[in-house]
Amino acid sequence: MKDVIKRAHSQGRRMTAQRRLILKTLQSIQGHPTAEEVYQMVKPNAPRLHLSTVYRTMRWLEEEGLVSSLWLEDDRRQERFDTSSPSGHQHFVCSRCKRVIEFDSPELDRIQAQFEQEHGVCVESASLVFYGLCPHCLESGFDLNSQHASSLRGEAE
Amino acid sequence: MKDVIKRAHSQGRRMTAQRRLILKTLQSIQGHPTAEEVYQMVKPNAPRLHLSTVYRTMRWLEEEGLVSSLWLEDDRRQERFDTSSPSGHQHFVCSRCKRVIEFDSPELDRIQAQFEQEHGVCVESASLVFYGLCPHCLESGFDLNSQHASSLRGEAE
DNA sequence: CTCACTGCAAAATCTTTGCAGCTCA
DNA sequence: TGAGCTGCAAAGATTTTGCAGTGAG
Repeated sequence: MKDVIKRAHSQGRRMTAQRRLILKTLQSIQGHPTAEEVYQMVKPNAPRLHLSTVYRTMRWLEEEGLVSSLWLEDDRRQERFDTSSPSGHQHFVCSRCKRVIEFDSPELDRIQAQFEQEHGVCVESASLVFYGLCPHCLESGFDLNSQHASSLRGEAE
Repeated sequence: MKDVIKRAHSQGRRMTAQRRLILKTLQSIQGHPTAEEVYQMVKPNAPRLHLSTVYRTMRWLEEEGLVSSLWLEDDRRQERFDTSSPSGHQHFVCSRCKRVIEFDSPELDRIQAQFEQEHGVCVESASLVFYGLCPHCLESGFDLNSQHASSLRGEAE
């Protein structure tokens, strides 16, 4: 936090009450909130806070590399913010309960390297998202579609 | 096309001039157009066509599995439609010229399988997108870190 | 004291929806 | 003929922007 303030100052930025509150809230939670969700969480402590201030703060934190933007196809029109380690991890989204599981995949680097070599491109960043059912929703017998239902019961767990 | 009409009829759907034109246009192109782009392509042949009709038609084709929706972070707020083989291929987007390269990755299945086993989930679909520079933009000396580098040097696109 | 920031409203974008009339089957 | 479709306009949803006033440094 001290660090953030220092860096802000060195850029001619100011640490306001709103920003401090948003930062503190982000640090205290897990998950991938939307701007609206951040707004709702901070609002009780700052009744006059406006959603646009949340957006502006998130954009600032994005520039600082403290959060990153995340677009999950499940709610395609909504931006989410990833507040955990800056980059390099991928996501799984449960189609039923919307829970997000983060994971790392060293093999992804190999896919990327191979693709770069094969196509003569330079890859700057990668986004991998899996969609499916989380263990809990699997257990409660939720069927995404009939095809998979049978294969689930046999194998996993 | 005959097939599409047949299936439409069996669902109580009708093959209108607009839908036929949109279908024909989609079949004649490559790439990942937005609804607006499809609209612009079809409009010369159907002056009264409305954008909402394009959207409705794309939704129908999506249900039919003939096109799929695609969200690339480069223009995060815009839906694109993938008209090639229904699913199973991944995308690379050039950050400069926005060109999209499609590719397949058998290794992705392994990542997926491993993730499923490790976390006890069932993955239904996967979306992998690489962002970077395509061969052409690499050659023209475009530097991601200084967006206007080439234009300042007076280089052609 | 200044200039970055905030709250607010309004705009901008992209997509969906309600409805009256049209048209395919 | 009538249900499904179209064009249009209007609404929705999310994010950004302009501006006047506020407050951090």
